[in-house]
Amino acid sequence: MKAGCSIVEKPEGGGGYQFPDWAYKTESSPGSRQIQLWHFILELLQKEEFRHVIAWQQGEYGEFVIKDPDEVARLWGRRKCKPQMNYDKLSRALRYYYNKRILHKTKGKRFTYKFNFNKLVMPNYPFINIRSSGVVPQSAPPVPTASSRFHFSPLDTHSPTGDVQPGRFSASSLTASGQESSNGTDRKVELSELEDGSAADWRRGVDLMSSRNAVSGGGIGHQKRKPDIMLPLFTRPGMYSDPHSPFAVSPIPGRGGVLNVPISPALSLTPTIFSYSPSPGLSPFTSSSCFSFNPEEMKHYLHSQACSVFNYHLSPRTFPRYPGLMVPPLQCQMHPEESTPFSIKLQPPPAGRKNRERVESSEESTPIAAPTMAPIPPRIKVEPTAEKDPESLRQSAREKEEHPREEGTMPGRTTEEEKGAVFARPAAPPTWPPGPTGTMSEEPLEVTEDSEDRSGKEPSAPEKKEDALMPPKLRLKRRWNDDPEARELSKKGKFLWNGSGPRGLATAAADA
DNA sequence: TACGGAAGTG
DNA sequence: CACTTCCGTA
Repeated sequence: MKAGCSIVEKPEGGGGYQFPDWAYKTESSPGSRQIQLWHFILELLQKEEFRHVIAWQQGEYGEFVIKDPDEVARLWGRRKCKPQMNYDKLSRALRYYYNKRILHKTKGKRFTYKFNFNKLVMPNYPFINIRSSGVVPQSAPPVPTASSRFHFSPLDTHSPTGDVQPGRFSASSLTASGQESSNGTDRKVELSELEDGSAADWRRGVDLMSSRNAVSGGGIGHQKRKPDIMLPLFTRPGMYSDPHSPFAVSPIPGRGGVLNVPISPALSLTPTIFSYSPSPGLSPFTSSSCFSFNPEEMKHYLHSQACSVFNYHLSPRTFPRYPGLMVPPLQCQMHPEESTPFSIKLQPPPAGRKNRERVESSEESTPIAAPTMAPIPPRIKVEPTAEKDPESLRQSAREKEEHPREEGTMPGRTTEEEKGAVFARPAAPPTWPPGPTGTMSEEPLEVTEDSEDRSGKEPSAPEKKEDALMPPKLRLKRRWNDDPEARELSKKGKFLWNGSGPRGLATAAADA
């Protein structure tokens, strides 16, 4: 009876779509992995419903604050069917991310962590990030990062929906900084991290993709050497909006699809990484549905990226494998926390550590009694915070719908604005969104606090040299905290590889 | 409050 | 592999 935690439910209201099992497992996942914590966090972050619990901190890109640790832990516990979850444990998990470089802690600020979006996103969506703020409901980190190389290869044709094409472009031609030649790039791949296995992983992932691509589209041609990263873009013909996708890509037509793989629980796998948009909001890119990349823009991107990259050193490891990028149109609206389409495995009681006897809370076995949550029937997931589960879904959906306009408005045009925002400099974006359209209603409520990002930290520049290379094993150890630590470490001469695999960044940076 | 080792789980 | 659980330390 693991059924204890059956959260599973399909969105009834929505029409309950359930994703096929395969949807939940990505290629690389052996079994089926469940949602990962960081995915979950992102999901929460991108939902306004959870604003009080966790929210982006506006000052820093990717930085978020857990306003209610207990609640977050609870939500996480629910999601994982670990009633015993608490912030202490959750935070331990987050700490593990330090080494993986998915996250790092913002020192000095309580409950504040920062995503290493560069890592996450960049590679995936290079230029897409262009605009980050467009409409983000919550506050989205402006994710400056763009990556160096963009090569979108033909995504697989196999896209379920049969869509297809729109998405493919290879930016290689663009070569933003000009240095990016594709082939040269390969090596870049090897660059720094290759040494350690992580790179390998990363590569592998890429390879996978490429092979896929190759097969289908044969985009690049090198199946093995994949020139760069190719993202499969799946675009849907036009309507693909993922109502449920957290990051909502918004119904924007077109290409939004690319990155939008819904981060939904379904994909929660690592791959999700690229799936979701860095900016929490709905869809940063969305707006840029049609991104026109001009060399110049690219340049900008790179530039900005570079900056950000410095700040966050990305590492390939983060994007492990590209999973199911080709996820079919999953449409299911689920909440981050509750609706877990995938099979949730209920974990047995505290079997964990040799039954130390955590008798204290027997809830585990009996989920029914909502411990803290209280009146929430396990199955129904109505969270206090998210009181409106279903609604929230709708809400988001709604929002997306609403917003789309904004985005739509600026297909190419707003680019400028976007850039502005993004390029604005990572330092401190007070309120971002000047908003291209400004239609959004997102009000920076809590911003007050958030905006406090007084710390103008962005040591970045200097660090680049450090990137040279680091000993293989250090990699795990190395935590690249932004500043202080990083510096310390760096002093020691430890790590430093270039940011995202593509050394483009470095170069770009250098350029800059 | 945060960190990270160690053991354990699925 | 990605946590979960505990715990000692700071």
